[in-house]
Amino acid sequence: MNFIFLDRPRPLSLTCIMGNRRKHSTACPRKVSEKKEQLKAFLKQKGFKSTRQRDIIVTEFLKTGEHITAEDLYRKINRKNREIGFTTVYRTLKLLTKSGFATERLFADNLTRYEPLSAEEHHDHLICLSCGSIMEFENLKMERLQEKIAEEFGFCIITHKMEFYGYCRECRDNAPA
Amino acid sequence: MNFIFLDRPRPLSLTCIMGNRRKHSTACPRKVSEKKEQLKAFLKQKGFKSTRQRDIIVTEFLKTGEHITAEDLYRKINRKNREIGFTTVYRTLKLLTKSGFATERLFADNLTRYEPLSAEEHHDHLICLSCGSIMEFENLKMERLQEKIAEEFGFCIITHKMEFYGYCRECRDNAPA
DNA sequence: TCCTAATTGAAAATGAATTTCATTTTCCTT
DNA sequence: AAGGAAAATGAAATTCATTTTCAATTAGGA
Ligand SMILES: [Mn+2]
Ligand SMILES: [Mn+2]
Ligand SMILES: [Zn+2]
Ligand SMILES: [Zn+2]
Repeated sequence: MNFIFLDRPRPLSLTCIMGNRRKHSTACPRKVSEKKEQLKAFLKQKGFKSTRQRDIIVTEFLKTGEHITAEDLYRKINRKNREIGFTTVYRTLKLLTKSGFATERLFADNLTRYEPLSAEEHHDHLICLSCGSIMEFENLKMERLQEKIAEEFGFCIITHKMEFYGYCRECRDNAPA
Repeated sequence: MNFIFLDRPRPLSLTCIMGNRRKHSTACPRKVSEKKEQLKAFLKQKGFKSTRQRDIIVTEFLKTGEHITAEDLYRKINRKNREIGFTTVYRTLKLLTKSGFATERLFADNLTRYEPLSAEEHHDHLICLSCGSIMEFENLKMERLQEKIAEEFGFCIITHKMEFYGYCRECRDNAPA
C-alpha cells in the first residue's frame, strides 16, 4: 500500500491580501543582499559553510525570481561559471528549501521548480497552458472557505495546493475549442 | 526553458453539491456492470478489442473504487491472476483515462493514482499526512470564487487542482506539534 | 477458418531526482 | 600561519516510477 506523505510540511501563514496580484520579487538588489545576509547567518548558525558556489547559485536564483527548475538554473549559471556542477545547484536549492528561503513547487508537468520565498509568504498559482506563464495570487476569502470545508471533516489543514490551469489574457483567443 | 503543459485537459463540469462529502463509489455492483457495458460499447466503437485481461483489470479497478496506483492495482490482481502483466494494467488505466472512465491524480507523494470517475464529475481532496486517508469534497461556492479570481487576471480556467494536506479527525490528536 | 490489426507482457529505455565517493575547500583551533 | 576535522563539491552511478519496444499471441470481422 502506498501512502501519501510529505516530509514535515511547513504550516501556512498568510499575508492576507485579498484577491491581489502578487508583485514579483524581481531581483530588487536591496532585498537580494538582505536575503543573502540572512542565509549567511543561517549557515553560520548551523555550522554549514559559505562557499563561492553557494554565493553564485543563490545570487542567480534570487535574481531570476520565479519558478525555476534546478536544471534551468544550472544552465543559466553554467553559461558564466562552467565549473559549477548541476549537483551543487540541486543541493543548494534543496538547502534553501529546507531552511525556508525557497519553496518547491510541483505543477502539472511534474517538474520540480523552486521559487524564492520567505517562510511567511503563501500564494497560489494560475498557469497558462499555452504560453506557460505563471501568475500568482492570494485570497483571504478563499483561505477562509478552505478552513470551513476542512472543519466539516474535522480535518486540520497544514498546507494546501491550489492551481488553476487554463489560458491567460494573451492566449485565450487562440485557445483550442 | 521548461514550460508547463497538460495534454488536452478535459474542462471541468460540476455536479455542484455544496460542501458535501462525496459518496465513495464503493463497488455498487449495479454501477460496476453499467460502467463495464459502457466501456465495451466504447471499445467496439473505436475498433478496440475486449479482452479477458481488460475485463479483469477493469472489474478489479471499479470494485476497488478510489485512488489506486497502477502498481497497487497490479499487485491486487496478481494475487489471483498471475499471468496478467503490470504493463497491461498500466495501459488499461491509461486507456480508461483517455476514454473518460477514470481520472489520473498526482498528489504530493508524486505517484500517479487512478480513480473511476465519469467525465462529468469533479471533486477535490483532503489528504491525511498521518494515515494517508483521502477524503473528497465538492463546493460550489469555492468554484465560483475561483472563477472570480481568475476573471481578475483575464484568465480562462480549464481545470484546477485543489488539495488540502493535514490531519484527519482520527489523526489530529497525535499530529506532530 | 483466415487474416489483419490490436493486444499482451517481458524486458529495455527513459528521465528526473537523488546518492555515492573520492577530492577539495572552509574555517575553527592551535 | 599551519593543521585538522567536518562540510562541500562534482562527476558518475543509482534509483524508481513511468513509458516504450518488440516479438509472440489473440480477438473478431470477412
Ligand atoms: Mn509562486
Ligand atoms: Mn477522488
Ligand atoms: Zn498564456
Ligand atoms: Zn489520518
